Amino acid sequence: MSEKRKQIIEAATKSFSLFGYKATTMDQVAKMANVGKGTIYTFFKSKEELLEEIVSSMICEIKHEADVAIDQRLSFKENVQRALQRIFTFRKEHELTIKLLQEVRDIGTPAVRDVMKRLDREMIAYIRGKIEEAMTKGEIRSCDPELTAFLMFKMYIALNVDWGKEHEPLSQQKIAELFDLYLLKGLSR
Amino acid sequence: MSEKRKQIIEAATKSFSLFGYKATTMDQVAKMANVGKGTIYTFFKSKEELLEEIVSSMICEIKHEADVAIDQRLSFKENVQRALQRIFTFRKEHELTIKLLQEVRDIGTPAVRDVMKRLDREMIAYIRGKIEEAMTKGEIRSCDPELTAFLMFKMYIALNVDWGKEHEPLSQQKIAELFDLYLLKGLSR
DNA sequence: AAAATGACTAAATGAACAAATCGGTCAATA
DNA sequence: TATTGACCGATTTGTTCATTTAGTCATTTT
Repeated sequence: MSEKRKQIIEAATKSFSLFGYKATTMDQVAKMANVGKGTIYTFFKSKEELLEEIVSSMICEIKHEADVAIDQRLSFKENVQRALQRIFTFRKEHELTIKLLQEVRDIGTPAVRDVMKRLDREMIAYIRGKIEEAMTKGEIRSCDPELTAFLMFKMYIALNVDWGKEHEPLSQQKIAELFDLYLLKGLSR
Repeated sequence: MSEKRKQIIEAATKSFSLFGYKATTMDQVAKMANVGKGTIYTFFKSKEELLEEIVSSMICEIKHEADVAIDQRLSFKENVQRALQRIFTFRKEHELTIKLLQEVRDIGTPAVRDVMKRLDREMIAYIRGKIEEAMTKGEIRSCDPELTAFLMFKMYIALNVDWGKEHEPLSQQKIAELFDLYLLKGLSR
């Protein structure tokens, strides 16, 4: 990949993380990347596409981290938990996701809202894949994989994000226990 | 209770339902209630308190409807489902809740946001009560009642509201099945 | 010739100001 | 005593206009 392209992505990522999408100007990105503004438009057709590409590679990164956390020798239950934990740890610790989620909450920038929705959808699709695998292997009883993945994801948001808004946040240990107690018990054979 | 007070509450409820909280003026309420504006302030110290009182009685109404749906001869599982179903049917069908939830989404009026948060908290508290009852009776295994009620509520929102945003909405029948399969299995003895 | 650039444009944003509206009060009224 | 609506300060809304910004393209650099 072109060196300039890399510089642009790096600069934009830094600026989006620091100031958010709306507050980042293309002039700013050009200056940080040490390129002319026109150059950006030879690689990306708009500011929005620049964001989309950055989030796309972030999605790949998250999936990769989740994949690494999975150990084929462990059970489906163990692995789905490990994957979800990685996904949500990423969300909570990466500057870019933190800033973008904040921007959706506070300003509701449509481009950012859309891209974060896609992130959620892709995470659910990822989990669905793991569920389908486990179903094929007969590790779990038959179920609607999309619906199950959706519920797992929503439950993780509830435990990781929503609960903490009005109570003492839960430890990862506790979240794992609860997830197992409430959701996975229903799937076991 | 004073006749005028009733008229005011009735008028405000109608106007909030029709136009939302923000778009309702106190002059409007006074006119609809056939009272002078000053009269409103002999019963309610502010517009916000008027909303709060209306929502408070709505909360009572919802709890009552849920109570009516409960049948002591049935199991905890049956009853908690019936109660939750009533709570969410109310949310989906009552003009006032529809309008206020819409207003929070679209405008984010702080007073409305606060009052709807309280509604959620009170519904969770209600469910917690039922869980504590069932635990005392030994109908379900021991668990953190607040956390369990919170998860039940979040799961019902996920199934009733969130799923429908990107998929074909689920029937009440299907929701009941899923709730049983995923959440209640973990609580049974 | 191909790649890179930054001055340029049209559209969007927001600062600043005026006008209208609204929540809440209280002296007058019934 | 209970009720009222004219009134007030604060907030919101509408408007104008200068600035900023995303995106283009003629020119320059390599």
